[in-house]
Amino acid sequence: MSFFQEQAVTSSDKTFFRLREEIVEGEIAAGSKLSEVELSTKYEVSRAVVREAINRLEACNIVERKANVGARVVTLTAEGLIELYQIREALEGMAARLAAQNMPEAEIEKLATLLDDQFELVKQGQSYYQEAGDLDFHYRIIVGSQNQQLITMLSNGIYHLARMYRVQLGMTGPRVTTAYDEHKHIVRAIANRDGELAEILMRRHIQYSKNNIAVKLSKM
Amino acid sequence: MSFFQEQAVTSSDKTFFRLREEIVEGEIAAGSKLSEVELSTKYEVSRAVVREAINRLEACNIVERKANVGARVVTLTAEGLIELYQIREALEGMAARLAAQNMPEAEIEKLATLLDDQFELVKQGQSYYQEAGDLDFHYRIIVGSQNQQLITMLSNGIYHLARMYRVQLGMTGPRVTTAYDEHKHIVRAIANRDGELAEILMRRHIQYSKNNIAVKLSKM
DNA sequence: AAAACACAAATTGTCGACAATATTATTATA
DNA sequence: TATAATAATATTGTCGACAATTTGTGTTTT
Repeated sequence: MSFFQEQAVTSSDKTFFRLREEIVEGEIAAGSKLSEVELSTKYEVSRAVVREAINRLEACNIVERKANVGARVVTLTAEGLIELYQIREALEGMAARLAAQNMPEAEIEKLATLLDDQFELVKQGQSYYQEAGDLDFHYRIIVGSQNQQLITMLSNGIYHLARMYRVQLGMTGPRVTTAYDEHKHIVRAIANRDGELAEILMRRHIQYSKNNIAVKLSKM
Repeated sequence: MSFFQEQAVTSSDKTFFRLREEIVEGEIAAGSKLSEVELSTKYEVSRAVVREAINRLEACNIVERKANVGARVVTLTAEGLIELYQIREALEGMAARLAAQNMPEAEIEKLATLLDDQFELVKQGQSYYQEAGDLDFHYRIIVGSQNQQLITMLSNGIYHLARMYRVQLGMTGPRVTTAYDEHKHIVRAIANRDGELAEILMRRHIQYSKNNIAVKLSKM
């Protein structure tokens, strides 16, 4: 389901991907301890590769580690969610601004038709904003920024953490129609090469989805 | 000279800090290869700890690694600098906005008096904006945001990379007086709890310093 | 002479074992 | 009984060795 397919060449890569998935998807509970020996027997690899995988997860802010004590999966809190979305707002806002400057016409075109196609599905009763569609939208704009460091930052680290929150809070359905409209406006601003507006709209869009999640979080 | 003193508990920490410093300060050249065995003999530690240090540097975007081939220090390019400052602009702009919301009065007070003290030095002919002063200013605002993830992101990763550019381009002196004024205005906006303005001013401030560096970079 | 192949050297990736530290359990003492 | 000191256990940190992969060299072939 990932667009930016990272390919695992080394055994450490595979372990990292697998462990990350199990954490993000909630198979390994938030806040739980990660024992190196336990995981190495479970995945049938040496402790060294598990260690390396955990180190990488730490760099993603998915686990926290204390020296000589060990690593724990981060706990999901309202504060953490807000912090994360503040960062997303800043970075993806900038990405939208840069995309308005740098995204090739052809890519903008494709993004627009993608939205149109999704709109057809909405009219036919299928709910838009099925995770994947939203993801695709955001990812294309991030790539459109053509800022390599920004792309790496968002798609390696922040994205997975954000998904962890959504998954574990059971965010599947809503925000159907409004999200579509918001996407549409953002694309229009990019097509008009209006970076200022694109940034403002993207930031609002992310603020809305933050509020949407925060509401659910407060009910738990 | 670092404010946020990270304390090295493990041998791997020490190696990481030391290696990072040597790279940032230019003792190890940009673009050069990092041999694990070579470094392990140089630092008198095992390859495992060097490996771990390099992995961490990779997460900071200070080195790039290719599987089964090795790690190289990143090369400094104009594009890389611009990308980095675009990210700084987004994140520190957000930090200033949040600081306007969250920074305790006492901290704002201290920041203001700090600037006043520095201004005295400027009047006495000492050049303001000696790296450290600027750094202190930015760091206090970042901390003032009270967004823990943002603080980590900036002070662990981005800051060191930015410093690497400045050091290796020989950015010591200029931007003396204007930078002081800019700082002053930002603090006033924060004191007035005007997050909107604080963000705008901080973003401009960073844009200016980017331009300042980019000029020097273009002359090389 | 250029290209393709085979071989050798060097480097990284992975492993199991040992050392150092933290946690838990036990005993001794007030 | 509660608390402090101590021993036992478990977990992480570090190391050296081996395996896998890449890179460089030399040879063969066209």
